[in-house]
Amino acid sequence: MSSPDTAPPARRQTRQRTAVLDLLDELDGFRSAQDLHALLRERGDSVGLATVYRALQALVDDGLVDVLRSGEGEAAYRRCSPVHHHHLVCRSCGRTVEVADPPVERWAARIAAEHGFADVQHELEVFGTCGSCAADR
Amino acid sequence: MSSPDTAPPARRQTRQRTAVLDLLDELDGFRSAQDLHALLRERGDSVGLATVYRALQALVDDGLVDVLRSGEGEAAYRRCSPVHHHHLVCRSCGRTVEVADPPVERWAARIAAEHGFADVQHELEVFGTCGSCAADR
DNA sequence: GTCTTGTGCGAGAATGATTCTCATGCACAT
DNA sequence: ATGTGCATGAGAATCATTCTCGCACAAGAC
Ligand SMILES: [Zn+2]
Ligand SMILES: [Zn+2]
Ligand SMILES: [Zn+2]
Ligand SMILES: [Zn+2]
Repeated sequence: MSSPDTAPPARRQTRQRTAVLDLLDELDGFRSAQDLHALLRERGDSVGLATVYRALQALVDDGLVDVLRSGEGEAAYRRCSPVHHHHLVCRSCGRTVEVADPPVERWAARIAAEHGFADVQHELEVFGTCGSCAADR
Repeated sequence: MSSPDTAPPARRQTRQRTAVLDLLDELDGFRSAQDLHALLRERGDSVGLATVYRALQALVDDGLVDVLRSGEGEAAYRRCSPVHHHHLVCRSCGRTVEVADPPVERWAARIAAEHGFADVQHELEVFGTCGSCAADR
């Protein structure tokens, strides 16, 4: 009722979009758009850089991919589960673990409510050095 | 001996750096480097854009200012308390509240430890619509 | 106060990631 | 098979941020 026409964008299935998603499925950790573009080329799939950006944006909008904007340079993308969760990222090797626990969710909702904020969202990333990387030194 | 002398960079006190920090002290919420530059000019303090960036970076390194890299465009800076904390930002008016509670800190440390991660850090921002903005509609 | 020394400044060029342009291609419904 | 638009791609355009480099000046030594 409220939104009578949530016009389903009706995403088209093209060779390029499939290639991007397939590549993300095979990879671990976060990769930049430019990395993904280079990988696709090496692999033989010829895809334009702009198309990679467009495909990634569409995937992010659809909740199939997560984007991480750390530091300065480039944004990093990763295939993720569609449910809300956060990441534990290794600073050294880039390995990523998905974590999802209610405590933080409740905390965010409560702290926001206490300050009169509504329509709350949050971004949380945890960085560290994973076990194997720590052992390497 | 590894780090024999963390040579204190010996930051110089110049008119420009003072102006940037003073301006940040007067402002609420996060402002982009370019905004700050424009404000300084209007105000009469003539400061180069590159200098504003350098000053902000120095302040961030010294822990006097926090940087927020949301969405895409530009990074946002804000004068912050030197102790670890997080932000509750209004998506509409930009008002910002600093929040600091141990639960999240403990959660982050615990979840990282459970997965064998060491040397842990985290980034957390909460976004929402503040009370007055919600009332405006 | 004066001198010495190197850091900080400024204007514009350079960088580099992301987005836009627009002619052409192709997915999908009919 | 055909038609209608969204999707694509090569390169140009955008735009925040960083670099370059000669000159100014803050800070410490004398
Ligand atoms: Zn690792
Ligand atoms: Zn969450
Ligand atoms: Zn508000
Ligand atoms: Zn924290």
